[in-house]
Amino acid sequence: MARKGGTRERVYEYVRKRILEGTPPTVREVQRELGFRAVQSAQEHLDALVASGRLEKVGRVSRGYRLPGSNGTASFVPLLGSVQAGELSEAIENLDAYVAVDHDFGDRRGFALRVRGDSMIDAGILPGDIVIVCEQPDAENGEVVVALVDDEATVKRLRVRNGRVELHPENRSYPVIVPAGPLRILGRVVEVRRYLESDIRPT
Amino acid sequence: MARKGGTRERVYEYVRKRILEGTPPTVREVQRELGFRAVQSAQEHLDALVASGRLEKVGRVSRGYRLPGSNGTASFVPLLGSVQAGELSEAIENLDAYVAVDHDFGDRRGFALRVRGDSMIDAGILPGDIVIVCEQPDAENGEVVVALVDDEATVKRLRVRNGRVELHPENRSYPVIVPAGPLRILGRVVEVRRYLESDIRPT
DNA sequence: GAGTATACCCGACATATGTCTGATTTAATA
DNA sequence: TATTAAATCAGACATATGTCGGGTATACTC
Repeated sequence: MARKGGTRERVYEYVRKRILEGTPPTVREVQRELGFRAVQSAQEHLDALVASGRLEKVGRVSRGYRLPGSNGTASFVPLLGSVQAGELSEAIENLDAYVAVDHDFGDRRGFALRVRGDSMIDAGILPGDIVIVCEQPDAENGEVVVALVDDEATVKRLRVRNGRVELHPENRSYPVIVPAGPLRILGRVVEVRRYLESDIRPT
Repeated sequence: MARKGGTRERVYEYVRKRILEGTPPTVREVQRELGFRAVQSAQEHLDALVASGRLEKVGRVSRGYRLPGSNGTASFVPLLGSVQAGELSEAIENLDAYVAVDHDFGDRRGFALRVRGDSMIDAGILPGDIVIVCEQPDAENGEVVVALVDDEATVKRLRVRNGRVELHPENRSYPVIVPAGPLRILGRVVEVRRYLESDIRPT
C-alpha cells in the first residue's frame, strides 16, 4: 500500500478520531501526538484545516474543534417503551435510555419508540423494531406516522382517501383504521432500526 | 433523599445534556449555568454525582465528565456503498460518510454497508437498508452475516448443515448458496437501519 | 447546647489552554 | 543566486480550568 499522506492529513485523522471518540483534542494534545516541538505548528495545521472547511471550531474555548456538517454531530433522542394517552412530554421525562441519531430535527423534537405487534411487517417493520420519530402534529399522505389510537401509540401508514384520513397497516391480516373523531398524530417516522443482539439493544 | 427538581438533579440534567451534545461542560460552566457564586459548589455536586455513579470522569483534564456505561458514548462507523473483492480496509479508506452507532465493537472494528437486492426481504431487510456490521472472520449458525460471494459482499443468514456452511437468503425466490471453496466472511450484522427520508439519508 | 451533615460561599494556586509575535528552516521558483 | 511561500520552532501572555483550604448558614440528631 502507498505510504500515508503528509502531516496535514495526519493531523486531520487524529483530530477526527478524537472527536469521534467524544473528546476533541486540545491544541497541545495535537502537538504532542504529532511530535511538534512548538504549539504553533499544531495550531497552524488546525487553522488550515478550519480554513479549508474540513474542521470547524467554536470560539476560544478548549477542545472546541468539531466535524463540519450534520455528520459528526450525533445527538440522542429518548427511547419510549410505549406511549399511553396523555402528554408526550410526560412520557419523555425520566427516561435514561437514549439512542444515537446522526441527523437533527430542526425546530422539532425527536424521540424513539419500540414497535409492538406485526401490523407493519410488510413494510419491513418487525415487532421489537425501534422507530425514530420526528414529533409533529400532522403528516402527508403516504408517510409512516405514530398516532394515538385507543389511547395507545401505534405505527401505521397515513392515507388520505376521499378527504378522510385513514391509518393503513402493512399486513393483510389487519384492518384499515378509520378514526371516528379527529386523529391525534404524535409524529412522523423518519428511521427504522433493528438490533439483532440483545447486549447492544437499548433497555 | 434527593428531591425531584433539586439542585443536584439540575446539575445532572445539564451535564448530561452537554455531554449528549458532544461537549462536556467545565466546572465553571456548570457553576454559571446553575447560578452558583462559587466554583466549589458546582465541583461538589459533580463529585457527588461521580461518587454515586451517575457520572464518570477522566483524570485532571478539562471537560472530563462522561456518562457511565457504553450508552452515551456514540461512535461513528464508515459507510461502504458496496464492497468488491480485496481488502476490506482498503474499501474503508477515503470514506467521508459515517453513521452514528451507540455501542462499541470491543476489540473489533465496525462498518456499515448499504444492502443491495431483496434477498433478505422476509427478514425485514429491504433494498437500500443499511446494516451495521461487526468485522469478524467467522460466525455462528443462524446469524446474519456479510460474506464475499463472487467477489461481492452480500448479506445472508449463515446456516451450518451436515458440517457444511450455507448462506440462506430470506426470500423464497432465491436459492440457497452453498460455497464451493472456503467462505470469506467479512462480519456479522448487528443492526439494521432504514432511513425513510432522502434528506437524512447518509450519502 | 454540642455535634454533625449538607449546601453554599470566598479566595487562591498550579497548571492547562488558546493565542500572539517573531525567528529559523526548507523547498520550490524566477 | 535571490525571492517567496510554506512549514516548523521559540518564547511568551492572558485567560481558562481543576483543585484545594477554609469559612458561613441551616437543619437535624444526640
